[in-house]
Amino acid sequence: MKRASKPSEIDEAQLASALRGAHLRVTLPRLAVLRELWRTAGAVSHADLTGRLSPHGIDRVTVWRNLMALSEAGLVARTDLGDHTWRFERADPNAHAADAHPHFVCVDCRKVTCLPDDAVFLSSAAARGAIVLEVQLKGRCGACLTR
Amino acid sequence: MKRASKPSEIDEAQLASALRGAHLRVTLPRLAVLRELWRTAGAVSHADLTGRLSPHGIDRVTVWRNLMALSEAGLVARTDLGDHTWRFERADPNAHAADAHPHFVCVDCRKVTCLPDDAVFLSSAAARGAIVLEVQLKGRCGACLTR
DNA sequence: ATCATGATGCAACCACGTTGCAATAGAATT
DNA sequence: AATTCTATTGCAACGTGGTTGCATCATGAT
Repeated sequence: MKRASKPSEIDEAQLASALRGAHLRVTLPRLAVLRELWRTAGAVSHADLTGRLSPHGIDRVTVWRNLMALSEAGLVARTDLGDHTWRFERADPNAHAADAHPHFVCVDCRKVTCLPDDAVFLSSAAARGAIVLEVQLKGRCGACLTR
Repeated sequence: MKRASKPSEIDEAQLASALRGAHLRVTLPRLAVLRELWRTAGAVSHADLTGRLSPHGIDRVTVWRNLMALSEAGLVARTDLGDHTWRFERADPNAHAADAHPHFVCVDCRKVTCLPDDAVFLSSAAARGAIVLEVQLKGRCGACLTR
């Protein structure tokens, strides 16, 4: 029976199997990107990640393509807040697909919170022959208001 | 004495006085930008506006600077939807809170349409101690669905 | 009519994102 | 272990949205 001794090893194994589970090859740059997102708290921009990984010889295009691959695979979440750059972060495992329920994005702390379905009502006028895939509210959250 | 005969001239006068009221010089490019925003229904991107005005010899930088000047002056509203480009539109004079009407963004054609305020209702649960600045719906518009 | 200053056009630049392609390296197969 | 197929990488080059510096022009005040 195999036992992991150092926490970092568990990490690596988990990351690799997560990749394999998504039918993605386990490569050094891809692991690096995933690892970096895994140990980072908030959402990270492409430029930020490139800054951290290019010293290790990883190209910015590679970083970008991996970010896309990982987000398409559902391993990382790609969010667009108000600053015109994509931010990436570890996808919440118990995350529902970007389904019906609305999201609230705080423009200050960039936190994304999920709202219950009944938080937003769409009148029939909202979707004139269109289908609504996502509802997003932007604003300032309670925590940031009292800070 | 000069009298305005055609409705378009009346328009021009209104636009010009709006500019003067904002302590902005009335110039040909600035009037053109304002006029274009005034007669356009939805929110327009800088690229879009440039496409319309550069045939008239107006530079894209000038368009941009005027968009900034006008939005700083409060004459036009600058909104950021999910597509990493600023959209500008006529600022509603009788605007409730910072021009908060909802937008619909088609994920296929990227077109942005403005929705009436009553298209979306936020239940009190939506904003638990938060303030909502912007509401945006993403989806597939009717035109793209039937295509 | 003059003139100070705001506005314009042009060129050049930056950041973010994207694409094409030859070289490389996973991993499946023998 | 060697072979083979193909996903992935690195590089270079490009595209778009946005920005800046600067010489020139024209609005609006005098």
